[in-house]
Amino acid sequence: MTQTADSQPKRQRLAFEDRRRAFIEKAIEYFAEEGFESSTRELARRLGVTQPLLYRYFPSKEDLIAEVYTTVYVNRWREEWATLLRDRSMPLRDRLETFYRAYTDVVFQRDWMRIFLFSGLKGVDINRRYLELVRERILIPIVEEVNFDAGRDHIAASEQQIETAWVVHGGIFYSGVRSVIYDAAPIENKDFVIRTSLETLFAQLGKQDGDAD
Amino acid sequence: MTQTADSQPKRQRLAFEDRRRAFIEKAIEYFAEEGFESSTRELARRLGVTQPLLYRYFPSKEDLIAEVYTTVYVNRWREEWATLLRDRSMPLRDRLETFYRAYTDVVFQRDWMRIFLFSGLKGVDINRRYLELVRERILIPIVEEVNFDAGRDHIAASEQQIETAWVVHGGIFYSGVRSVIYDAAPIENKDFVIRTSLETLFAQLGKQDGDAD
DNA sequence: GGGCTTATTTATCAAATGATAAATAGCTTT
DNA sequence: AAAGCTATTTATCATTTGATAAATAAGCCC
Repeated sequence: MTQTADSQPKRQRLAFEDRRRAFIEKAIEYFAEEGFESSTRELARRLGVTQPLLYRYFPSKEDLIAEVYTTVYVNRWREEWATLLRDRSMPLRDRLETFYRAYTDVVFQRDWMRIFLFSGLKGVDINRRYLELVRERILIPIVEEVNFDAGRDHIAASEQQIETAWVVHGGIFYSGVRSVIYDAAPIENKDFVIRTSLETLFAQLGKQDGDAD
Repeated sequence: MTQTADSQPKRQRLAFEDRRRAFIEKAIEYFAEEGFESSTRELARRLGVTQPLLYRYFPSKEDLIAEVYTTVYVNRWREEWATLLRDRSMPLRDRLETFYRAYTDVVFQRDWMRIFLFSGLKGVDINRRYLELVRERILIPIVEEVNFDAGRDHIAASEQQIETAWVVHGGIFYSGVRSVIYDAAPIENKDFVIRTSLETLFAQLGKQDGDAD
């Protein structure tokens, strides 16, 4: 028995898809902590494999990073968010509160937030596309539902209303940044933040007209 | 005349302090764009000097980065902001609007914002200290002045009120992130964002008590 | 159990990077 | 105009890094 207690067998062979997934998952964890400039060698070391193995699964480091993006942004996006926001069988206030609880459960995660900030600074346009998704699938629906709820003639969201929704949304988001990135806000404040932010949203949108066009 | 048209004299000697400042200024610009992992060689190239020269002015790259931090965070912080917020000869609403215009003029700069985000992700505690500065010199004064203005018994800011101020502040800040980092919001929205955010602040703080203790 | 497929490792490269030591030259002083 | 100080460059190192090619071995199939 030359095998020491905590060492694995020299080689553990994984099925192609399993190894590939393992690389991506560990890359999310590692890059989220250390940034995308970190080395592929250290990443491999954390998986207990050698660095060249990576290149049997991804043509280049950039390709791995691209996989990280889609795994984090695309896979964690819940399509039901959009439908929930439109579900008029539920009171609007409840809908919005339920949505923001669910949304922040996903987004107020250290790895998600750090990957998001890192990739944004890298200038990849995936962030811009993500913000567009937020606009189209979250903010515009919210504004429209508020307009509908207020019994307005024009349901369509005006740019001003969308901007207002952005500011409220940003306030919630940034409270996540403070607690998750800077450890500078207790995460228990989440519900309080969501509630007061939604009050604000209703109050502000109440003063602003929808788009008459 | 061996000198070509656009080339400088082979060596341009600068006074110690001038060269040092030039390094820091260019480092702010360069690191803001490319991140702190970028090379000292490229930085030197952009200044038209060689890379080892850097090490006559800074013991290490980390020391240069530290200078970048203090130059950006400390030097651009205006001490008069705190006094402006306390200046009761001016109507509170005007004070807050004036302050946020001045503050965002400084902070909604591409280099400031990117340096802030980069350094935050690096985990240096300078960001935490900056957030504390915002809390102590901006948010608490604002909440206290609002309490005073409302004729309240207890002027002192409660934690809940401070959290509310954070959310509003974060909404404004994040609108800067969207326009400056993601080019995803017209910067002209600034005044609108400030005005509606301040309305929100007054409305929300109006509902919340100060600290009775 | 022998053979085949392919996951994994070993060996290696070339380029980039932070940093140091010694040589050079611009500017001031006298 | 010579001397001297020091800002700047040249030369160089040791590491680190992304990537490739060839050798090895784990596990499935017949």
